[in-house]
Amino acid sequence: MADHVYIQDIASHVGKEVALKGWLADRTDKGKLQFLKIRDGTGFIQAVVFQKDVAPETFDAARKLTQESSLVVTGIPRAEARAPGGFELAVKDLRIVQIADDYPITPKEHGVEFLMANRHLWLRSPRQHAILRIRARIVKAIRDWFDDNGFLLVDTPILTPSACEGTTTLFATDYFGVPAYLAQSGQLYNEANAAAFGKVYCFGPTFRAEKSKTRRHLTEFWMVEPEWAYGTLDDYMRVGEEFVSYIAQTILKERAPELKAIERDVSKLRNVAPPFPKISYTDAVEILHQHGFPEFQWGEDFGAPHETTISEQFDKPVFVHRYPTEMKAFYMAPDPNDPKVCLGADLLAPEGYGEIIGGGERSADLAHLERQIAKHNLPREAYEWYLDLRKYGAVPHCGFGLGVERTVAWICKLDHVRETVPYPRMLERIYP
RNA sequence: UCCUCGGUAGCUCAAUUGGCAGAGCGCGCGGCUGUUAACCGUGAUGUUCUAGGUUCGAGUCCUAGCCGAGGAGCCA
Repeated sequence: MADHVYIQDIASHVGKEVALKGWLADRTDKGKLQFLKIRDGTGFIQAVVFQKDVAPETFDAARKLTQESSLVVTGIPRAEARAPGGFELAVKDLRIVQIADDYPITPKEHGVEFLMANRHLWLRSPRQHAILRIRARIVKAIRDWFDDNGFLLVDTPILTPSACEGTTTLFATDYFGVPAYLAQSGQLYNEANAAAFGKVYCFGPTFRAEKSKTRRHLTEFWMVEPEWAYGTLDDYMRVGEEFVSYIAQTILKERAPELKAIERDVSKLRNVAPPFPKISYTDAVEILHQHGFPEFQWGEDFGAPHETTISEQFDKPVFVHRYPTEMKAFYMAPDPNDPKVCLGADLLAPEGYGEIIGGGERSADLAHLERQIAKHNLPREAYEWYLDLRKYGAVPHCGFGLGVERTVAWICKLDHVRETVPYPRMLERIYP
């Protein structure tokens, strides 16, 4: 029996008989000649079956194959300019593992509703392969960057006793008779971990039960959140621009075939290098006044069209800092020079992708936090441990959160985050 | 939660003023030694989202509901 090889390694086996184990993506019957498009999870390759070169039962077996039938083929790989990918397999033998029923996803067009209902099968398509390979590489780039820059991975809990920020709706579960909630952020625990380890990050799924129905929202999404002691707003923006640039440059370098497969124009990604422009919220409001939103009032939050307009003024991601204190989370540190604004910043991605990072400097002032907790009507007893951090060695510190799905959507230039994760969880969709 | 649009064959869609339910793809059968979403011939395929209503007659009009898409708000 020939050695089993994967399609991604086929170039190093030219001229030697090998076995491929996979599925039939497509078949073209030319009479005495059949083309089989085979996939095995690592790639796609064309196999060619000539009637005169194989046993009659082998040729008949090839004719019986339906789309997505599983099979093992043996043959000899060769360079072939006419084949997609430059290589093809000259088939010598073929074994059917299973004949697939009528496969619902054809090589023609399909609508979103149909594809989402068949997400478990849609994942077999080349475009979904490219996107999810890019996602996996982005996740690795995220881990590599923090691991190589002195941050320690310290996991934060997913089941939590109360809201982190008290602003968004949480998914409730029954925790042995008491309510527990799926975490919407690891941030508060990160602050405790930063006081213990200096520089930390957490990385995992987070959950928001909001009834958001847009191309930028999932109810379950992945977020990486670094936090470090003695960090300031300016430190955060410097780390953020280095980190995001590393992700973009790594994908450009290591996932070029996938970017090409999804027809991503990479010229705009090449610009993503430090330093990023940094403007204040007040500057951003001025931009809005000059570009189609003359009515925008200082103190309002930005909506999607506002973020798009601001980001369109720049050719790389842009930090918007010093938002009005009123509209940000209770733990944000006020700017000592102007307490109306706080030391927080969001990073807006180019090309209309909106906010991919939110973060800033946290307040180290116990009295201020106690007032803020009261003002936001948060249950004080749930935050006692958090307030302890301001009693036992409080230091200035900062951190941020980066949304993985929005980052993947931007890097891939997708029009919806639902394709950036294998099984998206959205309003009114939890199947499959 | 609000606004807008949609639901017809397995899929993507068409169906004139309310008047016989259609096409392409896919699938079956036949043909073809270089196909790239092949091509040529041929055949089968329907609870028109659901429940009521108007009408001689409803895919089409009315009422209610269900499901989906796009956007808003909120956020990463």
